[in-house]
Amino acid sequence: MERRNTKTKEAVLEVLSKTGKAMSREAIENKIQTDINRATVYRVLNRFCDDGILHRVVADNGKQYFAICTNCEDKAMAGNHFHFRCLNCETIECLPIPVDFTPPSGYLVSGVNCVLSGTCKDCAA
Amino acid sequence: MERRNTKTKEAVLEVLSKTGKAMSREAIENKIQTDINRATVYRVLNRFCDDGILHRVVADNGKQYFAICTNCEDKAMAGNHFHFRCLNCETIECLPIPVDFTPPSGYLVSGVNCVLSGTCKDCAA
DNA sequence: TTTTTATTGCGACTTATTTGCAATAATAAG
DNA sequence: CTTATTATTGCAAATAAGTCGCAATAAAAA
Ligand SMILES: [Mn+2]
Ligand SMILES: [Mn+2]
Ligand SMILES: [Zn+2]
Ligand SMILES: [Zn+2]
Repeated sequence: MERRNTKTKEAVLEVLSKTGKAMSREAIENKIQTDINRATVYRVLNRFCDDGILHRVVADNGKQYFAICTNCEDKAMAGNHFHFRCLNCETIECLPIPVDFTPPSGYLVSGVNCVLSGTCKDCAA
Repeated sequence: MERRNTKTKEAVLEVLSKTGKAMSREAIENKIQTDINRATVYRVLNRFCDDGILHRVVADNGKQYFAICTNCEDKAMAGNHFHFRCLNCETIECLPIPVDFTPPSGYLVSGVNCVLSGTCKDCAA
């Protein structure tokens, strides 16, 4: 199932590239001029995640956020990293802090989802 | 607003005490013989969380899980700890592994929600 | 036994995400 | 350039988790 280039995909990727942060479907949609269907945006995001172009974060509000994986190449970001959700400005950022742990013997870890929440630098000032 | 003792509260606490794991509203309800209303169970759980009797974990499936705070007293469990969600048996346990990190300067962390997922010891065997 | 009001049940509601299906359009083929 | 193939989209409906208002119920105190 080869992928095709579409305006929607380009738009979504551009928004996520520019912000550098993790965004919700709604936030992404709002940043795009043209109207794109909700279901379509989700499908595009899910496909990007499948293809390893984006990574998904589930915050403690139960919502999904998507972030581009460019920063993930950084040594500090490699593998899994913490995320920070500002309860004030409602943004989520990828922190350059690796998640470090040693799973109990016998356990097989395939996924990591770590989200800190509080007040971000900007909002704290 | 003083709290009152009710069968529902007792039943919920007993189920959570016995399992020792973190459970979803649904799982808790299924373990209780008598039928209790969904909204009521959520209200009871939320109250327990407010009162510091339970703690809430939001897994990467977006669902909330509740665990009794007895183990939380353990030195290893004090403060925040990792949680593990088995994708096979769909259970969530509190791991005796503290979440360790140093937030970027300027950031104020008020909440921690860390969930590892994969295959648990029992299911891996 | 009566009073006070925390707690419950019920039904409706909200919000996030997914899914079926027919229409549309990107890309390959001729 | 035209046609064929099928990935992608839009729309509406469906799921699913969790919340809320309100009247009825039942702890706990008087
Ligand atoms: Mn990230
Ligand atoms: Mn726990
Ligand atoms: Zn902020
Ligand atoms: Zn398991």
